[in-house]
Amino acid sequence: MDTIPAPDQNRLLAALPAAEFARLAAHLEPVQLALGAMLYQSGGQLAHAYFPTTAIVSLHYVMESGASSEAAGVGNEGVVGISLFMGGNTTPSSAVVQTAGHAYRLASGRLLREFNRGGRMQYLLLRYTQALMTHMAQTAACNRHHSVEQQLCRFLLLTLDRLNLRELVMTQELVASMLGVRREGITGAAGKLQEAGFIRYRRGHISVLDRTGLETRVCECYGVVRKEVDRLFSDVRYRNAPRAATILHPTAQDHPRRP
Amino acid sequence: MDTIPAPDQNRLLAALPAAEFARLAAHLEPVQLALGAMLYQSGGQLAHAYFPTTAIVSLHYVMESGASSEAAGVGNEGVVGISLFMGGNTTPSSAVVQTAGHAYRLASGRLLREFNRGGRMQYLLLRYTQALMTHMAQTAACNRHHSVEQQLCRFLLLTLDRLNLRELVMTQELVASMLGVRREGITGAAGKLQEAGFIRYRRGHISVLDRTGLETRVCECYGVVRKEVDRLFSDVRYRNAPRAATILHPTAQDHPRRP
DNA sequence: CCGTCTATGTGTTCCAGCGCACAGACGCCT
DNA sequence: AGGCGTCTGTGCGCTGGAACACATAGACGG
Repeated sequence: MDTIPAPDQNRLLAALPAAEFARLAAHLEPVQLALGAMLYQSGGQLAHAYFPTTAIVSLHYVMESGASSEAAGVGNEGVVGISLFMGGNTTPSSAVVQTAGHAYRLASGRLLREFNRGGRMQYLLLRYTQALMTHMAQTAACNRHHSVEQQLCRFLLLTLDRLNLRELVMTQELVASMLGVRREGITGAAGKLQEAGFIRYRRGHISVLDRTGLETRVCECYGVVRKEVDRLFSDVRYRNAPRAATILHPTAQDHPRRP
Repeated sequence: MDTIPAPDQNRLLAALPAAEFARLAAHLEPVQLALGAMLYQSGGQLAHAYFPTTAIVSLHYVMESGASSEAAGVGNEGVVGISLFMGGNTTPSSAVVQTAGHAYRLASGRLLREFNRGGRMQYLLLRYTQALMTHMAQTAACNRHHSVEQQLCRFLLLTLDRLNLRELVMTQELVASMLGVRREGITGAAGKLQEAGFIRYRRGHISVLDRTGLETRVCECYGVVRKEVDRLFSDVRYRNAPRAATILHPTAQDHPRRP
């Protein structure tokens, strides 16, 4: 954990042609994101965009009542701060670090300038935004129609896809706030998954023992989001052969629940 | 209802500078959208974008189970078919006409070309997409945390804002499918609102008698979405003075629930 | 090695919303 | 006018998840 992951660990950055990447490379500033840190506050101004490599950031909506839920997560497949180039450089969501790790940040002006050049970066950012919208919309529907257990599975699988680790570091409390449910609800759902032998829980650490098991319990929403991200990167060529660890996942090739 | 509303009734089109509008005007094709018509099917290709004037279109997500819910609605403040310029010209949502009326459609190629010119149209479309995302995310959170009654109020108010009519034409069944709840749930919530004297229901027609009454019951989500749309248009100049009926609303100036 | 803090496991009560079933009622069509 | 189909109002029982209240047990710092 001491070495800083290369920018290529972020799939968007990795997908840039050499010329475009070269323009930005000098201005990409590695930052370490601590669990729970807030990158943006609702309504705040955006000074930087963040390209996560090993961190995961959650776009969070907080209600007046204090209740909150995640609209979408951003990992190494994306960028935090799309409002920068979408116009009106404030965001109504807040961005909270859900999994500690590394990211590269880029001053808002630089990103905006690159975006306005209209090259590959613009294409990728727009395409990514599109995928993010799908993610949000699917989350909305999932909130409405699916059980806490299903949502927990979705959450775990999506996190796994981005981290490629077997063990996640997060408390039930945190997961609950992401999914917008009570902590006890997570305890219950996690208990069932543990009974089934799919995961093992210990005080802030979740070990996934049986990924395919989770896939049998998850709702379709996972597949939809997954597919959309795959589609995003389906036609890109990477400057360097991407690291297998970051790009390939055992079940990533297609919708995992179709036999 | 026989006359076709002018393109200016769509606020995006109205906000275009004369030169840009002129380029498109000849290609804007007025279409009548019938209640329940499906403009896009999930996964389908997009041949046209639609700029509603008096119609309202709902972006709908349908789950495998058949359950569905609206991610966001599009009225005269927006455009249906953002996937066209966001890349990957298919959409994972389906677009269903929620309120019958008129719209102008534009062949996908034309829109894309105009978008890529990078002028005002590009700015507006991106800005609008941003507002739409906020709408979706807020809907997601609202689904999770607020009661059916509150959501019904939100839905009614948002629809009113776009239509500027006192009477809406829609069955409880339809509303239920939009909000992703049971029809009986709507019956109950609508009953309460009727008791309070805010609305009157009769077989497919909802008359809003007391708009401010609804505003006392609605959750904050309405205000957030509302504000974001206002922000979208806050810095535009209209080619022609916009029709008061379309642009001004009694409570539109700020968050309606702040005293 | 101990104390304390924080995360997790449980249990109980309560309610909103779901599913289902059916009755009335309004509007439309012939 | 009469008949019919669709919309709407209601009444169940059921269940998932919320709110609240504790008991316990890892983890971590001294």
